[in-house]
Amino acid sequence: MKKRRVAVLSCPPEDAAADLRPIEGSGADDELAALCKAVGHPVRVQILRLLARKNACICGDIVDELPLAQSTVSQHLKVLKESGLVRGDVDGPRVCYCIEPRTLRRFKALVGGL
Amino acid sequence: MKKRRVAVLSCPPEDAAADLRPIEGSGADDELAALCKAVGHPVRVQILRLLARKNACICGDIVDELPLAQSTVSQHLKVLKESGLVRGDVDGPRVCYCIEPRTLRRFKALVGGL
DNA sequence: CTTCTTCATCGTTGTTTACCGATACGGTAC
DNA sequence: GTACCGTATCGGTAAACAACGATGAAGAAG
Repeated sequence: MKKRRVAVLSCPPEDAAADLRPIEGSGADDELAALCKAVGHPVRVQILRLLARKNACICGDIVDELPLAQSTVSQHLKVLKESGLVRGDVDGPRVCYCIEPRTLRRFKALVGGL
Repeated sequence: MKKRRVAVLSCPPEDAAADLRPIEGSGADDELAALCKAVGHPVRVQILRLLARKNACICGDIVDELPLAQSTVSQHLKVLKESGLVRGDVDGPRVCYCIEPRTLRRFKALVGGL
């Protein structure tokens, strides 16, 4: 039983649009592979969907939604963060995660290019 | 120096169109994760691109294109085959690999749904 | 200050992956 | 039949991954 403040934070409005990066040649293979690898785990897909649903971002409420230890969820979030698909903004003691639309768009473009 | 017959085989015309499978709910998470996992390796992305370029399918010419042992390439092909993204049709002594458009479409749809 | 909360990080364990060489298997050719 | 070609599979090794509990660090609250 824990009372939990609802996270009302919205994500910073996104810095810029510019991301249609250089090519889609050889380096793009690695890029696509890395992104796919990050998404290549059911829990991480679930997290992404969670973050997308609450169009704003949530914090460790994610932990409550999943049947996993807090440390495990933290690890998955780290993977997603390192892939660039997710950003974590510190809000006092808690952290507000949200999807990084630029990277997600890039990901879709790369997959679409297959 | 090996003479290599060019593989002139084209892939069987695809059995049906019907694949817009049921939902995109919880089971879709696993499906997407599995597909991403299969694509989540640079070599496998490269293989997919190879198969896409030669719009028809090639055989173990793939091995020649990659700096990897034949057994390693075979493994990667197995992963892709098991994911459903690629099909391998036996042609006498050799095997003709090609992309399975249905699964690829499904993959794109799932990613697009993010 | 101390305490509590939220999250990240560390250390461990068991499982999976990626790669290789060697071997086995199924066809074709001889 | 034997020999050869193209692939798949087996066995092994080293690295990466997924999960956990325990510990640690940064803020808020008392």
